[in-house]
Amino acid sequence: MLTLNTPNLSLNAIAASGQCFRWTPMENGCRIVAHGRVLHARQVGPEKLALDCGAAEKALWRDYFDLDTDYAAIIGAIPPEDAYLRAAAEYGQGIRILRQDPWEVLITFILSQRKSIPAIRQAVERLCAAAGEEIGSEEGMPLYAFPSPEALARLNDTALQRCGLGYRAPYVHRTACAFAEGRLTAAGLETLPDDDLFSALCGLYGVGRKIAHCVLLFGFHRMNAFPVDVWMQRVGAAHYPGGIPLAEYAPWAGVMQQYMFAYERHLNGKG
DNA sequence: AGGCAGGCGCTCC
DNA sequence: GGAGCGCCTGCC
Repeated sequence: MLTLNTPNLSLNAIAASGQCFRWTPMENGCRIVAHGRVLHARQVGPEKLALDCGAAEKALWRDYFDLDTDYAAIIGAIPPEDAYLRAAAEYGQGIRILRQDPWEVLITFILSQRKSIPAIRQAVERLCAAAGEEIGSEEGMPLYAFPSPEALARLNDTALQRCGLGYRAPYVHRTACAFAEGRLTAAGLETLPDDDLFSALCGLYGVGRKIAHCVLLFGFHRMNAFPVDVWMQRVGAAHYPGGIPLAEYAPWAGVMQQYMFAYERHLNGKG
């Protein structure tokens, strides 16, 4: 058992944030599958998290939860006159931008397009069961790691269709092959500055602006990336007649997006 | 029961 | 460079 000091962290807020799809709220905390491991986390105080792992994994999970970033300071940087964003941040202050595996984020967001969050979860779990390594079990049900590029590239179209990918199957397949054959690597992409990384991602079959921005933010922790989806379009139309002032949010626009996304969905009855 | 969802590729202009 | 359209599937 390991205890971490965790300011501005809400398990439920992150689980509902739409940046990760393998967090499962349990009666007492959350089950998290990430980085090839299964972790159970529960809040044991306003700013404390208990994890069912040993001290050897402390650095790994501190990094995953992004605990070296000061989110209170980010919230403090919100323009004072921006009333909507201040309210959104008040609501969403427990959200952090996780440091997830870029490969997993890329594939997950490719298959997410035009799917609701429950549908995305289901497809990801099926993909993991079809090609991921078994890494544990819970109540007799096996749990699987996210598949490697090689394992995913081996799935044929029929197998991908059984995971519910539909027309996204070739998108996932082509990117998996690019990684499996070494034409593309997370380490290589990581070296690129934001603009070049965005362009490189947009060059992938099935990746457009929205998905590319999600991968920048959630996969490569580029905190200024601002994914514009239908929710952000609604926010802009309702609260920012001159457009959402992204320049004022630099270099944390992505964090602001997460606050707005959570708040707007909340106001519309989706959490 | 049927519209809609956390878009993208393609094909026109 | 922008508008229109088809697309798989599960959810509400």
